[in-house]
Amino acid sequence: MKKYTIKDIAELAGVSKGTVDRVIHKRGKVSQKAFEKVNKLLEEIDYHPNPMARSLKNNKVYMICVVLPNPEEDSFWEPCIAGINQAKEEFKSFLVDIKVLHYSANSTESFHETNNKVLALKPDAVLLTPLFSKESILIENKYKSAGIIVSTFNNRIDLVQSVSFVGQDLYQSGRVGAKLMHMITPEKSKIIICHIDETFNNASHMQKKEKGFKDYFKEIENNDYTTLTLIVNKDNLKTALINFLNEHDRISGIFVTTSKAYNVVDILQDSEYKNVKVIGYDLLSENINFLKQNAISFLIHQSPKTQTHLGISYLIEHFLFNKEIPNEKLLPIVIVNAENLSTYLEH
Amino acid sequence: MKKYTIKDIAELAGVSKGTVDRVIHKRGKVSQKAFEKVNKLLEEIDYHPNPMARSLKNNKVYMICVVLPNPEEDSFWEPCIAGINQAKEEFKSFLVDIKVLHYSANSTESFHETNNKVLALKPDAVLLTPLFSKESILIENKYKSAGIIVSTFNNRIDLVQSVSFVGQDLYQSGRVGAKLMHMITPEKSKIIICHIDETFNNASHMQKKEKGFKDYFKEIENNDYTTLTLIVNKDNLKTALINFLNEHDRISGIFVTTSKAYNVVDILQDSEYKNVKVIGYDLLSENINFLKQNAISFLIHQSPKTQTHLGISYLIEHFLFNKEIPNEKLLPIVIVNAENLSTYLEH
DNA sequence: GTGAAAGCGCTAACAG
DNA sequence: CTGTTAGCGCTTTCAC
Repeated sequence: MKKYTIKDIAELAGVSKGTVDRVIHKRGKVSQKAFEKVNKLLEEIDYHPNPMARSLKNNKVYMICVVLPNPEEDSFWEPCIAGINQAKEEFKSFLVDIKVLHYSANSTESFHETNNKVLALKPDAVLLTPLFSKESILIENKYKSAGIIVSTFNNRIDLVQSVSFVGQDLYQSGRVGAKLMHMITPEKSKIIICHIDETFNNASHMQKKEKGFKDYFKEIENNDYTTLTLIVNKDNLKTALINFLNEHDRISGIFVTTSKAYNVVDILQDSEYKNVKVIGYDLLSENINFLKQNAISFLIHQSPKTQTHLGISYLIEHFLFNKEIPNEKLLPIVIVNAENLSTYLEH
Repeated sequence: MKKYTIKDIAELAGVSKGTVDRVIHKRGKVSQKAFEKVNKLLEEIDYHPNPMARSLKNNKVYMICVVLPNPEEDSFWEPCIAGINQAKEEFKSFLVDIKVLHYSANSTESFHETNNKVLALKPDAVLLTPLFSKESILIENKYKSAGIIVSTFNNRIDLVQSVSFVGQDLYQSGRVGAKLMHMITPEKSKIIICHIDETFNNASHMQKKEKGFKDYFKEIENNDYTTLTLIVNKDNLKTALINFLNEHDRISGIFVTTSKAYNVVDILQDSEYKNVKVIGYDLLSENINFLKQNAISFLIHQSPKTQTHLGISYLIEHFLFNKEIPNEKLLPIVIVNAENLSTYLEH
């Protein structure tokens, strides 16, 4: 299990370390003969440079900016901060500087502004949630031409292939919700797919989840379920939902495609529809309370903490150890009930 | 965001790098005065040595042995190999040598033998599944007195506190199974907790799961479920199970505490009890098939791949970057159904 | 007690 | 085109 060094190879090839280095990095200025000789050796030995030595040389402080919606406006984003802090802690001995910047989730202007701030900081990489697709493509190009690496998490810029992404397969997560709903609701009943849409940014999110949910039910044999779609905003939720429930009989479940399942439960509990099953997304404290009380049957966890932690780790390990940044990392679709909840909160 | 080096500190304190080093590592031979001066600076600056530089010096090849039951005997262990290979790949550029050794899960002798082989190899650390508790304590002491770091995964040596562990909270996983069962079976029905015990090594495993399962049902209000325990070995499973089902009416679900849920389903499918719900453990290919066919409702995933990968990573990062090895890492209790299955297989 | 110096593996600058 | 050299931050050895 001998590890070969550049020096070993130089000796074996009868050349100097400098020449070997030039071959490794294809810097040219090497004779055909020497090039071939060294290259052959490198392959035989399956040489990998020592990443420690390499980055020791390179005593640069890498700056990574994380751009995400303000967690004070929507607590869904809070765990992201925890993920960032975990990464900070993990890499505290290394030369990395992680900065966090927020924008307002319902203002494209604020999105622009924040990203311009980031551009001014000239970081080495930026990890962002591209909530607004058009604006994101614009800003992505600006970053690229400034030589800044762009990674995304949670939301994907659908049109741009080249940008790395950490997040969840939303279509599939809709299917997971459907499967769970199928197991806990009676046959011949109706299910509401409820989009609580405050800001209209989540449109594509919600559509993918709905598609997955509906496709699941379409595919089951002898399907006697009916799925109904309800699009509301938070303000008229109560009237709209109650009306909807009154208008349709045999409604046994509601699948909430955003993290606002607790809003739905709040309303159900004051009504005659207490027994309608609810499945929603995300471990917000309000949702957790209802999960523990069995007012929410399941939550699908999008692992926001893991998303940021992983996104940052990929970038840092790229800088420090020359690792490749995966193009797409789809996280598991996590099913949470009242009993396995705690095992996701501690981590 | 300046990173201070040993040289900076030496200059600031008006001493040499050597003295600073002696203070950092408490090697003594430093005057009271110099010691205090340097120490004060170190604290003010919150100095952390550059782990790259440190381990660059230390050009030692670390050897880690992984000891686990033979995956050819029980395919539950197969993913562990994948986890090991992932770690190998990840750290291929570093100076680590990972060796894998198997033992036979139903022979304490083979366990001893394998561990003696490992002792002879004089590794820096060993990651093992302590299937047999008495023998494990013995061997753990041998390793310790040989100065070999011991970590465990999947099974825990209950009596030894000092050994690090990566795995699952089995009591809680029993509760998770119970909660799921509760949601998919009708009231006033009976549930079988089925231990399929070939080798009697899993006794403590199974007991913890059973305890969790039963406790859950005890705690629910107006409990009208009955839980029944069935202990069988694989050979008499068929007769025992069918007899049991015939003797008791209203059985609606079976919770299988080992990875052999597929054995139960095989039997149910040839019987009049096709509609009995089954919940089991582990993503064996046989279980996966039945999960996809809805013959198994849920599987609880113990993440064997993650267990080994994490266990090895902790050890390597300890050696390379001086990170602390967590005393206990309890992995999430993963609920798997036919729809989120794929998101756990790829990872 | 202390400082100076060599060297870990790699890169980059500089002579030749 | 090629070899030599200095130096990244830290540890270790050796002389004073």
